[in-house]
Amino acid sequence: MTSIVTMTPLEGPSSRTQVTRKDVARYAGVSTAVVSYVVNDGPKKVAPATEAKVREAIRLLGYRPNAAARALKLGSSKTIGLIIPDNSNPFFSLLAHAVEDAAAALGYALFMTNSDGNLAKEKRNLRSLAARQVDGVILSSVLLYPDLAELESADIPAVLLNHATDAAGFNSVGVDLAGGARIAVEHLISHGHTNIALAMGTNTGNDFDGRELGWRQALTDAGLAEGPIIRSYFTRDGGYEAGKKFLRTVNRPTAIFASSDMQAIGILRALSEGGVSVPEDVALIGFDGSAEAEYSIPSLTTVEQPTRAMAEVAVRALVGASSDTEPEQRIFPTRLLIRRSCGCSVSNGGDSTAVHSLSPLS
Amino acid sequence: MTSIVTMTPLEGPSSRTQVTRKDVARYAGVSTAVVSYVVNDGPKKVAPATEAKVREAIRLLGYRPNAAARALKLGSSKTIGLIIPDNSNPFFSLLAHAVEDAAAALGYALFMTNSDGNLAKEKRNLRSLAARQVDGVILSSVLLYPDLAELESADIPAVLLNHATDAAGFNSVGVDLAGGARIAVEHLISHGHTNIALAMGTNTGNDFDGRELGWRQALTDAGLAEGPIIRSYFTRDGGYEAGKKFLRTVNRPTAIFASSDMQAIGILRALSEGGVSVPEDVALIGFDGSAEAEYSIPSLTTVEQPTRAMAEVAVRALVGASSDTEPEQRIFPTRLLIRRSCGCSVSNGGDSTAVHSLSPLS
DNA sequence: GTGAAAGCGCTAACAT
DNA sequence: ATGTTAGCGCTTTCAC
Repeated sequence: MTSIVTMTPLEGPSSRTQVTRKDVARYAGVSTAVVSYVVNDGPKKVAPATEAKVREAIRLLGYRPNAAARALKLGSSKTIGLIIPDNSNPFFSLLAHAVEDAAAALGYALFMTNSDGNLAKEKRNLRSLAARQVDGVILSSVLLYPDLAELESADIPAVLLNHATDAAGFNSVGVDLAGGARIAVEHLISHGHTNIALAMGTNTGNDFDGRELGWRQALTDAGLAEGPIIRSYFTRDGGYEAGKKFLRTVNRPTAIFASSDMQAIGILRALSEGGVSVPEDVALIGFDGSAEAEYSIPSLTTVEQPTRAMAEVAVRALVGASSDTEPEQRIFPTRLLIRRSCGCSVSNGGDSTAVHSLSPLS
Repeated sequence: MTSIVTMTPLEGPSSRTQVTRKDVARYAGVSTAVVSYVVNDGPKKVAPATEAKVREAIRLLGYRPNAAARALKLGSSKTIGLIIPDNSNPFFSLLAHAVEDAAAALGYALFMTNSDGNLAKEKRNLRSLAARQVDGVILSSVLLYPDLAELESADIPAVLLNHATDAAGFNSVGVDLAGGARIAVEHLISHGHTNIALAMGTNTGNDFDGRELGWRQALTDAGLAEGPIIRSYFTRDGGYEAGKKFLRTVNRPTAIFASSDMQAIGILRALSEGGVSVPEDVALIGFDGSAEAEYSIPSLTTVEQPTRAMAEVAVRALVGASSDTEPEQRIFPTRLLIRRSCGCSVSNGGDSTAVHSLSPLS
């Protein structure tokens, strides 16, 4: 894309002359209360003629309500905070976009913060958001099992995103990691593979991940031995390293299930450099369903997460009408997006997305 | 990545019992002013013993200052807004991350909003941010020549990002589009290409883009005829369409300069499907310097934008110390990241990033 | 249908 | 060094 930055001549944030409710009231010849009634469409009715006068005054004066004052009075800022590890990561940027949409639909603005895989920064972000009087926080912790104590001490409604814990006393919505891994591995098995590796991402907290369980279950259920587990970061670079390690494996598997699409992309490069073709020599399935996976060569078969749906449920659980229901754990199913990297032949070179099956609940 | 969402038992935003400055004051046996002095480290000095008492009270009571009240009093929310077309686009998600970092470093929180290529939504976002008393807005408009009138009527300090206009009376910081295109095309020419196509993205506003100029200039300066221009969206899909059109070109060029990395990724797929190899049959250079371009196969030579530097300058221009300087136009140079797709042989398969040259100012 | 006024939590003069 | 207090702009109860 492009780039240029332009700025208004600065006058300092506070020197902009605020038009207040009072100015409008005076101009329209009414009281400040009436202006409020008009602006908020309540709680009292206003005569049509009066309302017209007020609206005209608002327009003429360029009045805009002061959200800070409103927030102070109401104790709610109509604002929520999002804490993610890294907005440059396609999975999280998509999630952030979906959360922003869902929040905006409910009239909430979204503070975005990155914790960059850094627990201390995550805490700082949480505190900063709490201080800013957000009405709630959606936290995608760098820890698979997030620090609940910290959250509680922040004393703020929160939704944990991207975690595999059933935190006591908390609602939860998430994806069925184990189930997703299962359908991926089962699909690989249906292609005739019997030696299937797992490329597993390592979390900051180094906790156990459901994808590992699902991979193992699928193998066991099919009476197959476990292939090697290669651990590395969830990133492209991590996948690249994992791919190189894979190439050095002694009894080299013929298939790999990778725990993220980015990792799979990295593996693709390592295999390509090693002269190993996908899917002819080695089949590969990723996890996430990111847009990038659709355009790799070969296109990447992947386990899709219902990002938008999850974002919507998370936001609604935080600030929606259903606010007062009891804690609830929502686990979303995944689905397999079949493309080329698994060995299936897709109509054209990989335009994508034949749906395979819903994941069984684990 | 993973996913699960967990939520605190809701009590409604306002029912959280606010601990106020007054509670702290009473508990510590001091006045509210002293609490302020301690919290803000000024403007008055406080005796060490008193300060200790206050800090202890703050800790014990779990006091957190109310940002809304502070914002109301001070007329500044220590908050800025970002308006981008699409946070799912890697270029913008990287930009957003960089802006967030730069803002956080200065103590500002960041509202993120997406306009989704929709001008009406962009305006709505602008108004919503203005109403929220942000101290400034960084706007990456869907229009190449953004609507200055709208911005002015919003009456809020603003920085335009990602635009090619020298808006009168506004500061500007941006990338040298024409210069970037030039170094890309010149590099292609140095590989011996004489018939070089341009894959040009189309903006919402359909305005003229400096990359087209740079491409033309480089060709003209080298005494070469202009190759075909293929217009499509800046996206992967757009690139894919462009690639298919390219394959049907009569006097088919041997090189393509694409106006975005995503477009180049799409072109890569189309060419691959058409049995045309990159760089052997056709050389390709992208624009942006996104991480994704490093992992395509072949890895993508691309014109890098100094995203982080631009974000920092933008934020600082908005809210930094230099706030009161006169309007200024900042144009950043680009540099060429040489990898495989242009025909250069890079040490390993494409680990990346030999720097070529700084762009001359256009 | 409209208005007066209290008060949300905070900052910073202005007292002491 | 510490305390008192006005007031930021808004919502809403309570009067009229």
